[in-house]
Amino acid sequence: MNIGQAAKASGVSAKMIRYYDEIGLVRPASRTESNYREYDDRSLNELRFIRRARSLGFSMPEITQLLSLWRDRQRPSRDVKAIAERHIADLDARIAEMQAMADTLRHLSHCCAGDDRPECPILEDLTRS
Amino acid sequence: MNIGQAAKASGVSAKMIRYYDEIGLVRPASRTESNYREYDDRSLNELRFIRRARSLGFSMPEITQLLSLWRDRQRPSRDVKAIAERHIADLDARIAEMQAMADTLRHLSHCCAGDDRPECPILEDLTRS
DNA sequence: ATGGGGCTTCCCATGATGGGAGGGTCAAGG
DNA sequence: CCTTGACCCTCCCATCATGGGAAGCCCCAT
Repeated sequence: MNIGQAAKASGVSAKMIRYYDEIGLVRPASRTESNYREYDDRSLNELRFIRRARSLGFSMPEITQLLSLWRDRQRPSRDVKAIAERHIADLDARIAEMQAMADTLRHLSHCCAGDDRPECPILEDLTRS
Repeated sequence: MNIGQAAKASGVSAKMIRYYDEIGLVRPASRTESNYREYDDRSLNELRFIRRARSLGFSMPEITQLLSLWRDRQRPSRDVKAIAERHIADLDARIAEMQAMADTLRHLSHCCAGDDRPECPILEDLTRS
């Protein structure tokens, strides 16, 4: 399977597949005589794994760890769960931060007439704090 | 006022002040004979404005717009409110996305024993989807 | 006058991703 | 058999906001 077909089948762009190859996230792809990368079902599963993990917001270092646990049939599920919980905490923190921003803005926006006049509590807030 | 003092007084690092200068976000700072940037109260207010806007999650292009409205005493508050509302919608979308990630992970993590055994619903999910 | 700290510019790195140039390869159809 | 178009390869560049650091100039206090 060529990189283009692997990209289509895995949902990971060819660019990113080469990048994952370069940084050693996936096992280096075998090459044809003419230096084309070739992929099999096992590679595809790795790529899909990565895509799914990315879509859950895991960072590349976290995915590196997850992949190595995934490959290890003896892994304790404890280790996987620890990574997941850490990531959940991270997400929650970022959500809380953005929620606070949105709430503040909603309040300010609510107080702003939003018409032709120049008075604006939003700008006033940005000025003062 | 030197850049270091302006940094301390505004809460924006000297590095970032130079950067805002370079990209034209703030008016170019006047210079002393020996080419040191100098800042007055008006500059400080701009820097504080930017810092506050950043802390509410506004992007640099949005801040550019906000600054120009802020400088224009004739601005219609409608324009400011429009920017704020767009940003709120953006925040809400990102929050929803991260919330979905966190919820999925919470479910998977809840189903994972987290002990010595290798069985792990988290890895299974990453494998299948 | 000298030393330490602050200022200047310039370069580099981040993380994940895409764009594009220049050049080799493969397969299908004339 | 040759051409053509669609692949593939590597290498370089850009993003966005931020920080680190080097080399060199400047200012103030001792």
